[in-house]
Amino acid sequence: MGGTVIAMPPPAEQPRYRQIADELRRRIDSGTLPAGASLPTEVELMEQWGVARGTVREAIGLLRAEGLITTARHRGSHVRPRWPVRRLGMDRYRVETHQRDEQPAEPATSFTKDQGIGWAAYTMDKTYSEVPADDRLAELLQVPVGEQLLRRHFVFRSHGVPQQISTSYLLLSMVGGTPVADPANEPWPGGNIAQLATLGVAVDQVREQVRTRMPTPDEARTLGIGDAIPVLTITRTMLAAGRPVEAAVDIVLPGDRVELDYTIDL
Amino acid sequence: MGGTVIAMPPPAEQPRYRQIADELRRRIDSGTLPAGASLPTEVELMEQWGVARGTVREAIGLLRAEGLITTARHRGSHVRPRWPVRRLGMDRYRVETHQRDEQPAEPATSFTKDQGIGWAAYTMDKTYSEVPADDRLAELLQVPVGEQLLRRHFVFRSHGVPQQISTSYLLLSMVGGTPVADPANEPWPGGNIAQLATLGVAVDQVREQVRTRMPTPDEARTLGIGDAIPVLTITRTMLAAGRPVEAAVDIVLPGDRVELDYTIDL
DNA sequence: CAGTGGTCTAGACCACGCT
DNA sequence: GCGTGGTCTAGACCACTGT
Repeated sequence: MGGTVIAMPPPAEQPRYRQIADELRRRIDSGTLPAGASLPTEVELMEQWGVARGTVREAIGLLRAEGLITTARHRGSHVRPRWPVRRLGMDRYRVETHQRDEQPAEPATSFTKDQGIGWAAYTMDKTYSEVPADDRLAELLQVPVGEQLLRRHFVFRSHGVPQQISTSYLLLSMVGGTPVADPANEPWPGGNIAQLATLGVAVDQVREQVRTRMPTPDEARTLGIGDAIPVLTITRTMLAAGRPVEAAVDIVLPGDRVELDYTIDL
Repeated sequence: MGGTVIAMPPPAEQPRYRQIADELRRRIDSGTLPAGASLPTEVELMEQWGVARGTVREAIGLLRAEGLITTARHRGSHVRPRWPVRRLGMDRYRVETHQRDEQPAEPATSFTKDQGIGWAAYTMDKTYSEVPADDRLAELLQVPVGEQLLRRHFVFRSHGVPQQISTSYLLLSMVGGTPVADPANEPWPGGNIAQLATLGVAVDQVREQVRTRMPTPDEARTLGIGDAIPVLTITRTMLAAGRPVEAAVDIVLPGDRVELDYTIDL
C-alpha cells in the first residue's frame, strides 16, 4: 500500500468514545448540563476532541442507550429530565373505606395512588377488543383454551407522560354487555377492583409475578426510556374466592423510576 | 471533488441496519439460529447484504442491546442461551412445621427452596465483617447512624453456579458472640429466620423492595450473565414485632432466569 | 438556506483466540 | 498466522428544523 494511515493515538486506557461519554456523563451528573440543556453538537464535539464523527456518535449512542439524553433529528441532543422513583406498595389495591363524616375522597385508582397524582393529571390510551384465550391465558384464568375474553390495552400517563403499559384480560362471560366492557367508562374510579365489585365479584387476592428484561424498541419509545434501561414486568392475576377473574399480562414499568414494595406476613 | 460517491440505494422503508437486525432476530426467534449458535461474522454479513461494515455493526449492536446475542472479541457473536426461569415464591420464608410422625425434613433455606435443590448441591462464599451503620442502614434498621452491625456478604451457588449475591446486616448488639456471628455455622438449616429464632427473636414480617438495573461488571462476571442482561435487586427487611432485626441490601438476582412471585391478600 | 442528527461507505490498525 | 470483533478515520447524501 501507499503511505500508512495516520496511526491511532497511543493506546489510551479507555477508548476515546468512552472518554467522551464519561466526560459528558460527568457534566450531566454534576448539573453542569441540567435537564433539558442542549449537548454540544456532533460537529462541535469532533472539533473539541479532535476525533471523527463516528467516534462522537458512538459516545452519544452510549448516553442515549443509558437514557441520559434524547437525540432528535434536526434538533440536537438534550439532557433527559430525570424522574423520581415511584414506590408501588401493595396498599394500592386496598379498597377505599370512608370513615363517617369524612369528605368523599377524590377518585383514585391504583395508578393514581402509585403516582401520587390527582385525578386531573391522569390520562390514558385504551384499546378494547375480544380475543380467544391462548394457552397462557387459559392457564392463568383457569378457563378452556379458546374461551372468549375482553382484552383491554392501556397506556397510563401522568401529566401526559407515559408511565405504564398494561394488557388486561377479563372473562367476556362475566363482563360482556356490562358497563365494565365499555371503554367510555375508563378511567373508572377505584380501578379494576371497584369495577368488578359492581358486578358482584369481590376480589380478595392479587398475585403478582415480577420479572425484568430489556424493553422492546416500541416499549422504550412509549415509556420514554433509553433502550439500555431495563423494564420491570408484572403478570397480575386477581382472584375472587380462589377463582381467577382478571389477568394482566405484561404490565410494563420503566425500571429507572419504579420500586415495587411487598410486605409478607408470616 | 472528483466524481460523486455512489448514491445510497433507493430510500428503503427501513434503514438497512434495521432490516439486517430484523432478519437475524427472526432467525433467532424461529429457532433457525438456536441457543449457542454462531451468527454470521461481520465480514459474511457485509458480503451477504452488500453493505459496509459499519452498517453491519449497527445491526449487531441492536441485537446485543436487546440481550439476544453476546459478542466476544476474537470469538464471534453467539445466540445467548435462555435459562429456565426460577420462581421465587413468598413461601420460601415460611418456617417448617413438622407434622407428628413425619420424617424430619432435609435441611433447607429460602435459597434451596427457590432453587429446588437439595442440601448437597448448595454451596456458598461468605465474608463476615463488622461495620458501622450508614444513613441508609440506620433508616432501614431504625438504629442511630454509627451503630455497629454484623455484615455478611454471600454468594450462593447451585451446583457450583452462582445464582444470587446478597449482603445482609444484623445488629451486633443482638447477635455478637452468638453462633449466628460465626461464619463456620453457615449455611444454617432454615436460614436467617431459624437463626434468629435461636436467639429468641421471632421474625413475623418480611418486607421486600424490588428494583431492576443493569449489573455492574463485577456482578455480571459473578453471576455469569452478559452485561446486557438486567438484574433484579431486592432490599429485604425482616421484622420481629414491628422492629427491624435484619436488613439485606442489594440481593442481586440474574434477571434472565428469575421470577418473583407475590400473593397479596386484601 | 444553514445546521442538525440519521444513515452509509471504504478503508485502516489492533489484540487476542484458535488451530 | 489467520480470523474475529473493537476502535477509528474521512469522507458522503439525506430530510427535516429553525431562522
